[in-house]
Amino acid sequence: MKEPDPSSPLTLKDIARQAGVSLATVDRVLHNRPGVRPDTVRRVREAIERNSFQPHVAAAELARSRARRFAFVMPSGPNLFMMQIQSYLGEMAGWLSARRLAVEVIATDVFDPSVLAASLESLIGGDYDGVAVVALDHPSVRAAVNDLVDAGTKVVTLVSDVPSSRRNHYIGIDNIAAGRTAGALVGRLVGPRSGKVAIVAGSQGLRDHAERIFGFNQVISSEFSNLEVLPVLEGRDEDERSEQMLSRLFGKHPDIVGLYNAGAGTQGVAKALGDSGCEKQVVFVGHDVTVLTRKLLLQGVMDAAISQNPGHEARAAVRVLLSLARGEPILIEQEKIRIDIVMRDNLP
Amino acid sequence: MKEPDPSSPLTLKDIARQAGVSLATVDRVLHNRPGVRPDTVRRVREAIERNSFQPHVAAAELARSRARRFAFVMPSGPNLFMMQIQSYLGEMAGWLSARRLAVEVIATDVFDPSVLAASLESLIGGDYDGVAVVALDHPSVRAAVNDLVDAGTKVVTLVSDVPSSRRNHYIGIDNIAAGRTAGALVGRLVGPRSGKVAIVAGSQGLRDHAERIFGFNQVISSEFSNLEVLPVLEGRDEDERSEQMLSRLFGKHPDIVGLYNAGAGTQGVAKALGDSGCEKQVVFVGHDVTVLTRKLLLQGVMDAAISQNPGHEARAAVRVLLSLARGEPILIEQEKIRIDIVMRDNLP
DNA sequence: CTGTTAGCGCTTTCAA
DNA sequence: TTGAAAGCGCTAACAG
Repeated sequence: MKEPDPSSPLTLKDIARQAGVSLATVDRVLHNRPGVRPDTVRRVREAIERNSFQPHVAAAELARSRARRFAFVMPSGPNLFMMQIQSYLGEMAGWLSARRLAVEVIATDVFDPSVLAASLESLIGGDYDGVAVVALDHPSVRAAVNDLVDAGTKVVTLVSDVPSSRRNHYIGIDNIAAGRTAGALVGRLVGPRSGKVAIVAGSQGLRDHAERIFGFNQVISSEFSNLEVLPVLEGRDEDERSEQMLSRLFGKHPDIVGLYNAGAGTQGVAKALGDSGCEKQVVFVGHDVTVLTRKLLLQGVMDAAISQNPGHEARAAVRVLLSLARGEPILIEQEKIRIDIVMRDNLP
Repeated sequence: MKEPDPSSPLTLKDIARQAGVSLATVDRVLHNRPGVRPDTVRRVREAIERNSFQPHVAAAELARSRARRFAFVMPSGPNLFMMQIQSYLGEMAGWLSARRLAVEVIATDVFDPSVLAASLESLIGGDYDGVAVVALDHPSVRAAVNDLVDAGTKVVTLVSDVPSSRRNHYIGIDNIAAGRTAGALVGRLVGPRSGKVAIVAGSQGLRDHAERIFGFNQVISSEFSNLEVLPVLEGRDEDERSEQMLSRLFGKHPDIVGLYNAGAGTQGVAKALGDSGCEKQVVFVGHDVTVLTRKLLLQGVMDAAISQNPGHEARAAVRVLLSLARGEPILIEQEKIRIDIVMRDNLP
């Protein structure tokens, strides 16, 4: 068995010597560059295999000596979760500059497909090595993503995906599974009581929200026959609107026992819940750990938050873009974003 | 404000020129090496500050050109969780050798303090740059850890800590909080019913198990007065023993509604639960996601698993050892291990 | 198709 | 106390 020689002080030169060729040729083979006779390729490959040779990344990086530029296209609104991602990007400043990496955050109205698409198109030729984008699943956005990819820019979608595009990677959670998790929590925590469940979302037009609700309903309807799901309220992620709609709903249905907030606007949702006077009887599950949801969890108003680690997402996006740009393999396991269940006692 | 110049193509040479000194002097200042006049130090420091200069890690790494050796001291038994950590270390092979890093796994009886201590002592002078150890909190182990640290080796404790030692870092969860989380889950999922709760642990002598149980009791006794905690069963993480003890307990107490397994031996615990015939009425919470607990979660036998991501722990341990060895700052946020709540729908 | 060679930005002797 | 210079292992021109 070929053991990856632990103390491998092997270098390109050693491989070159073993294969009876020059440094440059080994380099060509290593990077699948053209202009090498098939037979030579084979000899070099063999030498590489035989020694399970791994080129020294630091040396490669240094020799390439190219600064990389990445753009992060993010929503311009005051979304707490998105601001957390940006803040974690900020914390990486030192790490980034020690690697000669620059990331620029570009704020855009990601909820308007044409604006977002235009924003992306404008990056073409902007000399970016990679772009991370909180995407909206819409044909024009998909086209813009594909154009970027065709222009040679690496693209990762962040938090919200455009699966039909040719983006190189998606950094975010499986939102259907997240919705299912929320559903299971509401169902289990409500217990044997029967009653109605209210759902608030930003908009069902947003792919992630729609998927969460889909997963939620799936679980409730198949496993918790004691619960009846009420029609989704679309609060547009706005506090006031969410509050008004939900208050009205509480007025109409005194037998609400569960509440699922699939989007933002948590402030308003919590307000409506508080005003309804059934804070303690209603199981309330929402998304993301922010200063607000943290407080609600500690107060016992909120029972659980489904969350995706914003710091992890920020770092994973950068690392993946970097690996893609360098043509290095990605540690999928490391870059996978988990669905976290956060309750009072395991608040991060 | 000093903005970290994004396109910073600044090098040591630039700083040297600005400060009116040579490369070597800047390097000395950068690494706090002696032999530089205080005044010169100041000038250089200023130039560095002024440009918020960050040395290029790849260049530094290459120039240093030193292979690093790390040792992972892990339990020799057939513990699924520990095997997962080792397997993730294995997956990093390519990543490691591309950075000229070697990690060796050393299996030891970590449950015997003297054996573990001896094992650690034997690493002194073994030319290791860093050691990760699944530690047992015992005076002789503490001494061994301190000896290693004194010998210049960086030490991180993994999964199980020795807080009183001078280990450089702990990679693992807060076990009290983990126990609290388990308690809250059991309490919430049991609902309004009253009854008894059984606890199984490997040994209360193990710090992590003891802490989990402490946290668990804390929550149950203060918030779930409908539940009565039974004396802890010590199953030594062995399937058979755990099964026997638990079966006996089920026989004695027909009103058990909750079950918390703070350690391993899950196979036996599940068996006893199944045989008792109250699989469906008893809320069962345990630790770690393994092939076994995954199956139990899917079957609905287990309701939740409190878990610490073994892949993350493996990678974090390596990264932290590396940063410590290089004297680079650690991204604490990135290396912090979270307490994951895993239920059927958010299984990783 | 293949080889030679000049760096990349830092570290580390060795002199001064 | 300081500086000059020789690499570290790889990449990318440029020659052949």
